[in-house]
Amino acid sequence: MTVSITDVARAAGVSASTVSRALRGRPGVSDEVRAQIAAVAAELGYTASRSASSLASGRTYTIGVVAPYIGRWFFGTVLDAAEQILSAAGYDVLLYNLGSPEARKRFFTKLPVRKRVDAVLSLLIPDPEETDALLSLGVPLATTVGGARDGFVVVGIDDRAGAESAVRHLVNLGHRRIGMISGASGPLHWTTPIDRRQAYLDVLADAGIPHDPALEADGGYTVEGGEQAMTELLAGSRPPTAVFAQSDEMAMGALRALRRHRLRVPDDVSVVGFDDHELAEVIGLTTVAQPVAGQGAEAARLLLRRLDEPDAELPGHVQMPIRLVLRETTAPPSPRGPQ
Amino acid sequence: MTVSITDVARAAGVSASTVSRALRGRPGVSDEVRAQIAAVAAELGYTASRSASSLASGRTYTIGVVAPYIGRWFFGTVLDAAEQILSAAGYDVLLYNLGSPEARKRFFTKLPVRKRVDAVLSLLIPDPEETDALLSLGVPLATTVGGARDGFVVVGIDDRAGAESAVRHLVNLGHRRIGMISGASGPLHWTTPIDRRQAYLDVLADAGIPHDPALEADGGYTVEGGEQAMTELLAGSRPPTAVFAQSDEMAMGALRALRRHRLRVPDDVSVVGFDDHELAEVIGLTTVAQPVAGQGAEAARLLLRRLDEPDAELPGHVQMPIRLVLRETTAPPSPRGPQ
DNA sequence: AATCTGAACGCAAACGCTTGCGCAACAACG
DNA sequence: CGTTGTTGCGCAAGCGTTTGCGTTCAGATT
Repeated sequence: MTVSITDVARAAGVSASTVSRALRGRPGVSDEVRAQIAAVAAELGYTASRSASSLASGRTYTIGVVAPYIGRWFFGTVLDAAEQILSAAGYDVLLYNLGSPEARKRFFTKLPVRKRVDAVLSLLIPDPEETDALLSLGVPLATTVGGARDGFVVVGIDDRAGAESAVRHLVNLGHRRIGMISGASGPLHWTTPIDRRQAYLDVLADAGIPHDPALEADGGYTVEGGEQAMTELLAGSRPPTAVFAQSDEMAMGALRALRRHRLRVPDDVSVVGFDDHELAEVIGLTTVAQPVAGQGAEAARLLLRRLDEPDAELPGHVQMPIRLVLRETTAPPSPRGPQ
Repeated sequence: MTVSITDVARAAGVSASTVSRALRGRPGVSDEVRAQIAAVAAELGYTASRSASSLASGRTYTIGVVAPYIGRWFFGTVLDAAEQILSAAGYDVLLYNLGSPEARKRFFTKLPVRKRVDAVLSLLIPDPEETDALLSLGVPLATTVGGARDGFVVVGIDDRAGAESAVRHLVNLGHRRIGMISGASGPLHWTTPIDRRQAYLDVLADAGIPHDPALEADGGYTVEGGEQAMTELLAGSRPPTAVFAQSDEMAMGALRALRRHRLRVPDDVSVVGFDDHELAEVIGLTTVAQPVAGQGAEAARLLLRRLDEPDAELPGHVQMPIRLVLRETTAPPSPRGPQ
């Protein structure tokens, strides 16, 4: 059988309570006894049962992370970084992958994290009901996606500023027919596509360029969607000479579509993305870099602080820096235009 | 406060044991009482405390997944698929990200999964000591990487056959100077690079092509490594006309190096990868496809079966199908050769 | 010398569930 | 009508910790 705390207590000639206090660094144990107990515990290979300890103490030392598709680069990277911080602090990570509607529904109705986690990091945008469910857990909450929400500490970026720098870059290069591939069909309450679009409109207006709805297409934040969207844009009567894709994945899809149409990048069409995907550099994609791993780490750190000192005043909203990374997919428009 | 099983019992006018049996579908409860209890539980929003239930029953309904870098596509995809299967079966997933040596050491010495999980899925190659640590947990183990190991159910692919098909494809196209970018510097006990290299040697021998050590380079299974390796190969006196990269990520690095050298793919140099990375299609990379998500799902399923019927005879080793996917990075050698 | 003080430790009661066992009540049997 | 099974349910003993409180005892204080 596995060794329990009473085994250690017996072997060390003390009571179980003393073992518990000694091993967790609680006061009320003399240094020599503490050392003795530590030695015995190590020799016996004792590890406290988490179930028992969290049942007794109410603390679980576990943090739940809910995410859509962890397979996608963005979420995987955030998760990766968050996990490192959390596990270094002695917390375990319970992962819930809510890609499918069924999984999502199951999670929010059964709420398996109830009484199982000390905090939750959400990488998805909960609708109002789901938000209530999370709040009902009564534990600290954090998110790295979407805008401010009550009860959550959210770490994110300035989507407006990021999109502005991307579009302005195209304008400065001399482009005037600038298309956008967005992700309008995402979940509600997700402000990112809206903010980025607004920045796009603002920059155009600022440059005195009239807005042409035919230059907007929905790419659904996927590679395939980006490819379709670009194809749509190219089918128009006056296709764009430059495109701002709201994510690198959509930008990659756009690049693929352009290649299929035998258009050269950036000679015929410029493309700028958003995210700085790990492969953006490989492809040479000009993009707006955001610290994805940094956001996961920061969110994790904020949760930990909140657990350590529950009533400390913490910022409810943290903005991480962004920057435009110039690579090889943007250039001044060709004098002849595309086609 | 949160509602406990006794609250439900009181509200339903029965004992706690009956509630427990009713809610978990155990026999010994009449249908009407069971329905009554279910209704009351639903109304009160009751969810059993996992800590308490696993303390009492010994079952945790939790499965540990250990992985290096979940940020990388391969691991993220396997994890994603495995999580879906497991959570659909009512299991939670505890994630351990063991990318850094410290995290890895911490995990295997403290072994935080002890008494916390019913099974472990390992996406990394444990060394002998680590293997012992895992075995000492006394729970079913599975892995999707590396070759057969005692005590593990391993689901994988036929690395030899996969690499053979890739190299043979290049030979059939007429190439005779075929390079390889491998990952020799990986962890010990990892047979994949060895198997794939052996296949490379076999096919060359079979085709009567002498082996030239100058055509092999180490890419460490990363994009950057692949780029460096390709650069090395191009620096040789007689560079290859085709390259087999042991992973798509290395192949992408190689493509980048080739672009930097102003060499065209596939006109000047052909490249074939391994994995069928999600972006391989976007890039048009010819590669050996393996069912990555499929392997994660299959491993999860096998673990579940083992938990359901502990002494059923299960296959210790499952081979998943592979296939060569022809895209746009391979072609017959140019009559003039590269440079 | 009598009293007071901490520090160090043990006792025992939770924490919320599971499960073996016992005990009714009732049906079916000879 | 007594006996033997079944079925449905409650009792109570755990599961392995944590923690408030009580006890002991050495040393400091009157």
